[in-house]
Amino acid sequence: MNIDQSYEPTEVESGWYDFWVENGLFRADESSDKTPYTIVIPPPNVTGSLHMGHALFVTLQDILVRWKRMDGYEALWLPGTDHAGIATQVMVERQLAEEGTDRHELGRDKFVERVWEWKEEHGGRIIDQLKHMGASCDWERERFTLDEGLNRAVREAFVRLYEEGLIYRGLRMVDWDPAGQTVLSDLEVEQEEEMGQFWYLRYPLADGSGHVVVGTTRPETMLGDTAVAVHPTDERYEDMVGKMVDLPLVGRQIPIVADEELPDPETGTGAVKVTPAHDPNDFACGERHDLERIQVIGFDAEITDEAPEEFRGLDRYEARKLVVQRFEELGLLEDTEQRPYAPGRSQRTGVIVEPLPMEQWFVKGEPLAKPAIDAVESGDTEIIPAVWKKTYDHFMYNIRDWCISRQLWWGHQIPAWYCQECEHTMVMREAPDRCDACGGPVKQDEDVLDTWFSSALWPFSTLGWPEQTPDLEKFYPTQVLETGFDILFFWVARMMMMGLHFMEEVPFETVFLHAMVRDAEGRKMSKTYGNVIDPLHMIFGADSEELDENLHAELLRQYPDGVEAQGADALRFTLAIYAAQGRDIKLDIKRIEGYRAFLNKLWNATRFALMNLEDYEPTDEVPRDLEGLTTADRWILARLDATTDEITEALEEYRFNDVAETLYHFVWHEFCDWYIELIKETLYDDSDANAATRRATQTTLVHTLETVLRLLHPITPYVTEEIWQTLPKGDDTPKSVMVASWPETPEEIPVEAVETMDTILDVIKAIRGIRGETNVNPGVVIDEVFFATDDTDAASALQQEGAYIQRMAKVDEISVVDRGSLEELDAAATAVAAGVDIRIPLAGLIDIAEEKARIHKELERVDEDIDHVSTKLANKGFVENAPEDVVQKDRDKLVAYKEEKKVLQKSLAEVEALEE
RNA sequence: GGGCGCAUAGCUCAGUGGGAGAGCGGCGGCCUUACAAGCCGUAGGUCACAGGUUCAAGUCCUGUUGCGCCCA
Repeated sequence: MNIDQSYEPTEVESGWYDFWVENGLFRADESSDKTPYTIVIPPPNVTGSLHMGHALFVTLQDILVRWKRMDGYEALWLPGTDHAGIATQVMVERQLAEEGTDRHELGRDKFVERVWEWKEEHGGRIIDQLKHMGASCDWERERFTLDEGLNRAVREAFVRLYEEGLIYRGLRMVDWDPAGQTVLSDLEVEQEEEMGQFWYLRYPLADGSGHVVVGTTRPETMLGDTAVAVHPTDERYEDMVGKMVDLPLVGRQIPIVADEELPDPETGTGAVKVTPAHDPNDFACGERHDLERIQVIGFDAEITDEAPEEFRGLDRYEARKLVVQRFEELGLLEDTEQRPYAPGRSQRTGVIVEPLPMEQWFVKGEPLAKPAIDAVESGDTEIIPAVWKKTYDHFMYNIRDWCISRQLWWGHQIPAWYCQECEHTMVMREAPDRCDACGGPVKQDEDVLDTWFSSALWPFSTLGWPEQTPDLEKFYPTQVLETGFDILFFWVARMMMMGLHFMEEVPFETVFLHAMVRDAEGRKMSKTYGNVIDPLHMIFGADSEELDENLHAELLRQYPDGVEAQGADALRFTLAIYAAQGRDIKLDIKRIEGYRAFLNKLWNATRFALMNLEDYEPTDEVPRDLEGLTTADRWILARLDATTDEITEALEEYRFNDVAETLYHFVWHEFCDWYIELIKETLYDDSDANAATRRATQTTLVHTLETVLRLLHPITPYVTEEIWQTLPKGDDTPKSVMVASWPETPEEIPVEAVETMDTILDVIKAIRGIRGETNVNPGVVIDEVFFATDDTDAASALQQEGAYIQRMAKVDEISVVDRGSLEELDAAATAVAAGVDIRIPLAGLIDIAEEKARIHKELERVDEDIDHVSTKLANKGFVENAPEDVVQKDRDKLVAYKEEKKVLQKSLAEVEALEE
């Protein structure tokens, strides 16, 4: 077996996905005896295309699922998409507009048909993209929030909640999106502070005794004012309460009322206009004082016929101008000022919402929130990172009723029918023929449900609910819900409520919330900044023509000629290593390139291994029990076991960054930098005398590499599969690394070889340090190096494993001598490492000036060390209070430092003498 | 207004009360037959600021400043 000279991600990633699918490796078996491990995907919008947020969740969820699958669980990752009401409908409406028509002309049925067509044609895109990321989803179980089964679940849930009194229809102030032509839930309205104009309007008192001044950011709403409110304790207005004012422009007389809540004496004039039909607070005030609601702004955001004629039909902003102009003309505009305000905007269309009183369907919050609060409190569901529990609690304790109806055609139509003859309303699972009260004809509610209503049922509706299916039995509750914190309220909280209500069990045991992916400067990725990084560009590369000058402006600046393919594996590794809990991800393409280099490193380590395994017969023997193991072998095996433990622990705690970091360090800096270099001599010696040793080393090499591939597989599935398939293996091996078992480790990991190698490696590093700093050419072999140490373990390490030092530090001969003989040596370069004094005779080899400078630097450092430790030890409090082992450690250190200083001083004197 | 988070090397970030770490970038040297996407070496820090607790604080507590997010 052999592999190409360098790692080409695009090539490596081309075939394996089909291989996995064709072999049914992603499929979960509902009838297996294995413990289930289930994750439902956060269904991406069917209109969407893959962005970094998706890439992140795919990476993290796939890591968990692939790991658990290897670890012997029946792992199910259930995929699907979300019908995304407004977003999808808008897409098709845009299409219709281009064709010169609109949905009303087309009619509801035809329109919905068109949306389905659109979905069939374009909706698969995001799914294909998830596959490119390597997602090991069970595609046979793929669901869509608007498919038939889910529709059944939605109807069932709606009817039950209605029957239980948890869904009701009522007149409430809702947020109307004039562009989307639908109501929104309060969560879909975003407030951001911006600079706005504030107007002070003068309303004359009807009795002519003066006037009252009210402030407003929305003067046009004065057309619908039905009162002025002041605070009962506000002395300025004491005499005015109960009087009437003449509402300018309109001519209506409206009362001045005393209200506890609405006016704040501290702000503005203390008097406020009350427009019950156009502001939620005013609406409440109106209810308290039984005020009339006059709706002067319609659903099209234009002024209605309720207003004076000259304003009718004007857009709300044109009306605003005209109102202000008229006030000015009448001398009633008291003042204007600039001040920050926070208008509510539709998350979807960006248009400022218009609060309007409307009949809508609502889900009661409080009764459903209570169990959801308790479930997190009791630990039935754990939120990670834990900081989010507070946010969750805050939302749940202050929950408001959820407006679930939407004036759209794309979605689950509300299963409510109204009698056309009597007032009767019927909420039913199946469409009734006629009114069950009077027998009259019925008509279904025109509206559809908020998309999130169907998403709230996702963890059980996708498993077959309301049917008691084997899937539901096996895979509910799910183990982990992994998603972004930005949909904690929208989705996670609602799944908790619905899951507990309908299944009487939490929908997931753990909620893991990942961070937001931002650009390298920490800004949100958006068209505005032109800093969007498309995962697919990272995976497949993109030439400059494929990049959009708006979206990818920043990328083009950095890479004018386009970006090279980095591969899904490198992208996944990058996202994993960035995914430290509680911190946003500031994605830098340089990092992705760096991890592609890492995978190339692994690739080449494999090449090296394969080159030296040509005569190797696979064995089932456990390498750590083999005869003939070298110290390097025993060292890497111990390090491998320790690394495996660290990785498993980190996975259990969702520390994805530590998982990736640990692997990176082990593979590159232990396995490649040291182990492979250490074993070259053994591998290159194919004499009979060396056969057993060589074979043991080959086995260790293969075992270590193969184990690394298993550990790395959940993060980088493609490259690990490609490499794994090339390794020599016995007959009983599984067909894919993705179904190989998760590495296990012995109870106790032997440390002896690790201690020996630590000494050896430290000494090698010290000699290399001297070489590097004193200009000894890397090609030059040093004749002889002397060691002296009081540490018997170190001494025996040097005696037995000195060959490693000779080869790795390029030294011809080494001698371990006693300290006395060391001092008798001629002038030599000196270092102390791992308790070993190291002397390299200068002998025309070493640049004397450089060595002198180096020793000075070393002396400075050791002086600082001595200073630091002796200060500590001189502190009575420390010696008396600190644990004995901590104190003893410092005492030992001080002795070592003093010894080191002595050695260095002597060496310096010699070098200086030599100079003269 | 209420709540939460963050501040550590030039950059991006780890860090468990016991002498500050990594990757990238920088600098010097190497075409050493797995890898120049590489190898060897090396410089670089007032852990935002001010107090406090402790024998000991990047780490725990309080406050300040700056940045970000959520809710109202």
